[in-house]
Amino acid sequence: MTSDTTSQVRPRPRQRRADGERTRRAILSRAASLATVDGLEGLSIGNLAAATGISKSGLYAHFGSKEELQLATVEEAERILKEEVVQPALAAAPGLGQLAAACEAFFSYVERRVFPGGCFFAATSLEMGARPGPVRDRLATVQSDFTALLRSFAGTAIKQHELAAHEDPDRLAFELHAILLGADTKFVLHDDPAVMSLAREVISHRLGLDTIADAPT
Amino acid sequence: MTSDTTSQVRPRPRQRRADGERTRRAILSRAASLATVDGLEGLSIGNLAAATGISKSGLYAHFGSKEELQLATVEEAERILKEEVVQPALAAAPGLGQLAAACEAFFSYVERRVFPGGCFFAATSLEMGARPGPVRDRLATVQSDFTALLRSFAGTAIKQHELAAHEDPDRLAFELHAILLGADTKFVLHDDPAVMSLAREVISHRLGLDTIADAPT
DNA sequence: TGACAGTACGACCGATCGTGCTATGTTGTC
DNA sequence: GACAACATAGCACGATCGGTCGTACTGTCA
Repeated sequence: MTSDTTSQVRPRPRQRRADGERTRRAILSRAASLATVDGLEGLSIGNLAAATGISKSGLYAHFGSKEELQLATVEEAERILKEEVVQPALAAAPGLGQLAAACEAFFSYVERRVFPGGCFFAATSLEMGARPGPVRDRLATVQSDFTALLRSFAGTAIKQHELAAHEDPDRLAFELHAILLGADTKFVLHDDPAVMSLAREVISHRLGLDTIADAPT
Repeated sequence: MTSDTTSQVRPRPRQRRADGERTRRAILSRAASLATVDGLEGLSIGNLAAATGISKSGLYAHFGSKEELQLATVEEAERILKEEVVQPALAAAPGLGQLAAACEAFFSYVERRVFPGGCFFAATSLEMGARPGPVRDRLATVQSDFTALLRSFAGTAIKQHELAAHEDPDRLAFELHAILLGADTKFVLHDDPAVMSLAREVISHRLGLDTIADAPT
């Protein structure tokens, strides 16, 4: 409230150098992985510095506070989620194909341990759920966006008669999202790969992808 | 490895006094609530001491280490879950009635904010998922037991022809559990009560409880 | 009524937490 | 080649972490 007299704001007076950008990326990559194990709150500056081989004060040159670091970490995780799950889904056939592709991409992303603690957002969302602030808001937005994406896929699928007309895109999106979450939870908690095939069955069945095999008529 | 020579172990040489039992319960009650906000790892001895008005060393008279405190907290949360969800479910009509009652009891337990951060086990399971140890094992067991309960309800419901014969109890239990988890996640992350009615719809539909209204014939 | 185990306290420990300040490279630009 | 901006390290701070003392009070039971 004190500045902004010129109104010609400079929201990014910060200009990164090439080497700085590289280390920043390296830090965030580590941070995102660590956060799925220790949590966003448990992610400590000292740990992260040791894990990256950078001094604590070196870290602080990139992120002015822990909250900024958390926010940047969430954004990095968001980038990875889009790359791993959203893009493969968008590349599939519009409608039902996209729904199936999104689920399959998510399962693969969990199975391949892109993050050691399973899905980043599953792991951190519940942790921050009761901790109001910009970090929680960002996590909530990511989750909303993902659900909205599923909903839009579902809407298209219904419009294309790939799904029954009485289906509710809202409800279906919620169901699918819940299945993905449930699979991730069981997978990381029990270290059980079998849960993934169960989850895939559920998705297949729910989307009617198995009717060809089941009902030859 | 050093002891256990007598093999006649005494796992509980500890004998509690009446007043000690009371404070112990008070501590664990607070601890379980705090853990759904700060996480089991973020639950600090100092915080808990301040929240209960007991000195840190006073706490240590009850729990020899942080891990012991975490384990006791999980057990307290388990007791509450059984009281709030399992018992109402068991009291319902065997089979489909129990399935529906379990889900409804869970929704109510989340909505009433029995724990400030939603379901205790949803909040802590993902946090400890990547942290091997007795605490994680206990959480995994609780979750397995709950799923097994749902599975047994489903099995009974099928046997009683309340559910189609082609239903797989395993799959249905997984689905329902996922829906409960998804509802809790969305509820705490968005502070949105509407998600509960959506989740109830999904459950009703999945269990075929709405067919009476939908299909009058 | 003692004696003893359980309960609770305040002080304190080394370690680590998040966060500043300062100094010294390092890089890109004119 | 100078110079400003960025990058990183070193160091230190107050606070808090989990944990351990020694000590005093108090139910419980022989």
